[in-house]
Amino acid sequence: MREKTAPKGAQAALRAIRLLKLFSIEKPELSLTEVSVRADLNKTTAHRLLRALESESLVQRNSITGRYSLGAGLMALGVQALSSSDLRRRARPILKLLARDIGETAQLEVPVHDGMLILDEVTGRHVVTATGNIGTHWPMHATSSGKAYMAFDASTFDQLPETFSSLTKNTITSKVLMKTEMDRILKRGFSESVDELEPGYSCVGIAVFDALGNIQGALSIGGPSHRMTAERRMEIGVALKKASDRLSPEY
Amino acid sequence: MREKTAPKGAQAALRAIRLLKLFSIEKPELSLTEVSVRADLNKTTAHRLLRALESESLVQRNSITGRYSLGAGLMALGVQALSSSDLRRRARPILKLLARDIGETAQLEVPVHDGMLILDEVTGRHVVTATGNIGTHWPMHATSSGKAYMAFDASTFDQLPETFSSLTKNTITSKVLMKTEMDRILKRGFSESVDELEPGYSCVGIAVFDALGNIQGALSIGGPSHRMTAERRMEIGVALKKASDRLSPEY
DNA sequence: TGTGTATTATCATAATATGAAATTTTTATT
DNA sequence: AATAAAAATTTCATATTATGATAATACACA
Repeated sequence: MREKTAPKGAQAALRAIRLLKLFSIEKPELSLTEVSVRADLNKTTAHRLLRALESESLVQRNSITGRYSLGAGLMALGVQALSSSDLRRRARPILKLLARDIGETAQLEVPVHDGMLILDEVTGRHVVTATGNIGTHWPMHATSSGKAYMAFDASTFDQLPETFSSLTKNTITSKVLMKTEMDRILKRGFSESVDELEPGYSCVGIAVFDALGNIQGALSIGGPSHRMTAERRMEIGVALKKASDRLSPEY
Repeated sequence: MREKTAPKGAQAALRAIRLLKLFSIEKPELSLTEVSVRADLNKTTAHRLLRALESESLVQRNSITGRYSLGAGLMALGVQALSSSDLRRRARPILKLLARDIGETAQLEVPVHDGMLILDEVTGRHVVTATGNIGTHWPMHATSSGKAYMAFDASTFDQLPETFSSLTKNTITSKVLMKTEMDRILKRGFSESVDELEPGYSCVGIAVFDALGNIQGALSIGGPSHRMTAERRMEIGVALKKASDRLSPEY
């Protein structure tokens, strides 16, 4: 399904996009030299592309240092993208119901490159909840949503390296073990992550499909591990299954 | 200051970016043909660029219709841009104070092309308030923030056409009249918009600068016109002046 | 004021992007 | 079902566009 097409004949456009992706939370501002080194581009080329991006406001320059950072045009495009997402629109009422019924935070996530991007979130009624995570990006192998996604999308699973980073002592760190986990998820229909992403945080996830049966993303519900007992996670799994079915366009 | 650089030698990158900007709230999904017509590009070229954008998740295809829409990668980049904005981070506490003290919605805006983009917003304490506008885009000539910005940035003013669209019967629609308005704003230090954007909505705006005196954006406070009397707007102008000074990096 | 570093401009070259045309796929109509 | 019409995709020869080595300039720091 979601092939990673690598088209020919758009080098410049691809390079420009890759420049944008160099900026991170840790490194929100980069100099021309830094950009050219990190992107492995000739300085002149990096310069030309940055200017093009700047002229379209996708990148802006610090007026004092001259360094580059992501620009207002990208913010506008990003918000545009968020608000025009059909999946997000359809999922919203379902997330609300889930959050209300279960009382924990419900999230809608989609795969972006090597991780799951939180597209939308409705916080639960408990005081202690994760919140404000829209737009954040978690590694696939340590989240319930990522595992649920991969279980139903072999090509994504295939792209995994042989070993993964360990985030807690529960994180699954080898592809071999992950394969077993995938089978378990397929059998049960939903995934779990107990202290795999962060100590003390557990969640349950389920895949979401479109009318043709293509995988679109995942729903997840998570909270402090002490509230997420095995029994509770099973209840949540059942609730998620219902939610996922309702989210499919044929319903 | 903010020149509109139009660089040579990055045609493909610029075209790709322009494709992204074709998508709107009214038209969130476009077919290849629509894209090629709207962008005035050869179908093959549009196709190639869209594929490149797709491979980087900036654009995604509806698996049923094959039509294109903005993708999850853009959402991620947009959120990244928002969260790495230094201006936004610094403005946040100030917006909060403003919203609390004045009781109306306070916004931080930056210029993007022909309009002002709402970068951040803190809603006031009144029940009837505008809300959820982050990422929206208003015409410069009809907003207090846009006018405040242009008053201090001649190049943006110069780029205005001779006449503008009329949004209400109070909208300033000619460049000549706008010039007079600019002078008034420069003299007073802040701008006002009374029923110019939308009937019944009024706001007050002020420009924001960096340590070198370069204009960065604008702050504004707005609400229903019946609460925004002339006297009240003056109070707000004074509060905005203080806020703008605090936001300048030298403080 | 000098020295090293970073940014910006120039330009010949070749590789990349282009678009016309042909082919295939999809959709609509009978 | 069969056919027509429209849309999407592929191919390919061409020249325009993007490239990067080199040079010039601006900047920071001592």
